[in-house]
Amino acid sequence: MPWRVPPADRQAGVLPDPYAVWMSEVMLQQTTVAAVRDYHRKFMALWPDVSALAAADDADVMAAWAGLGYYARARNLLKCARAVVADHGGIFPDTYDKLLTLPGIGPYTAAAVAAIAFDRSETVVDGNVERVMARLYDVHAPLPGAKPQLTDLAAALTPPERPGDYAQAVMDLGATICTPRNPACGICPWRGPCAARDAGTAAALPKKTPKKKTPTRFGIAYVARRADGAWLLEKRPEKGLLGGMLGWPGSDWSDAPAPNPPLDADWTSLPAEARHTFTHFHLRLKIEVAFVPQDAAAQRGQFVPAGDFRPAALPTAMRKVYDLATSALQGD
DNA sequence: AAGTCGTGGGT
DNA sequence: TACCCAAGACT
Repeated sequence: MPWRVPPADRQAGVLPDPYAVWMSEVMLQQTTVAAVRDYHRKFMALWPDVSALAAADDADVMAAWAGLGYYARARNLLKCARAVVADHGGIFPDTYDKLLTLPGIGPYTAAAVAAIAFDRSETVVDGNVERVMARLYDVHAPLPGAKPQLTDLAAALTPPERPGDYAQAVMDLGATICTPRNPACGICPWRGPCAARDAGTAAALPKKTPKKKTPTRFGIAYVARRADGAWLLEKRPEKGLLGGMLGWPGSDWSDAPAPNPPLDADWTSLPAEARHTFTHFHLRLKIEVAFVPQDAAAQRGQFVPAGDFRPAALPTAMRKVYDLATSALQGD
């Protein structure tokens, strides 16, 4: 990870930029390192420090975050940067308790920033640590109920020396050796004390309460293109699914969506539909397309000139609609 | 305090 | 295909 300071340098007293650490930890929430790497690089280039980010336009930040998911993180990223500038003189607070008060920073991220950026002895508890503790102590109680117990075990094990290295090491252990499937117990530095390895239960831990299957919702998306090439788009409400992101005007998403075109036009249904899976439901979007005259008046949304429109600024579900619509409009 | 909130990769 | 999973936070 390019934002990480190697252990040798850390032992020599070099600590990473708290802003870069905070940025990485927010991006890494429920997100893989592989997916984060390019976004972290892009954000650090666009906004090199917290003051620059605090001064950024909301729309630019949301567009830059497009594709990474969990868009509340981007909204809170901006809120947090502005709070650091307004309430902390542009300097990141260096304690768990103060970090915890900031938007988008919860127990994990507060502990991670305090430990990694400030070498404070705080206990990070992410999915990796939960798994490592469940195995090390052979805990069979299922998550998420077992989280408090696993947190206590992790806290009791946290050493006072090199807190930042330790925090990252436990997570690295979970990410590379104590993996969800096929844990590499044979090369694990903790194979000696590991109770689950001794009991032969490592691969079956941690247990999790079963989740119900994801339902399917349906909807209609309207892609209108004006004579000058402009696209009719709409900024979604700040709260809720894809909050604050750009999208196509559409129907509700439900079992039986009600048609809701943003303007009167000669709509044509596309044969293909956009399919996308969110965390808790599948979505199947029918697509209606129309060419409209230059003086068309939209009841919802606003026309974005072709030169200003970047499909990469759309969340993935909306980009899938765009891809299908353009291939149809251009006849390939 | 259970539900909500994305996406891409692995199996 | 259909699930699982990822350095969680917010309501």
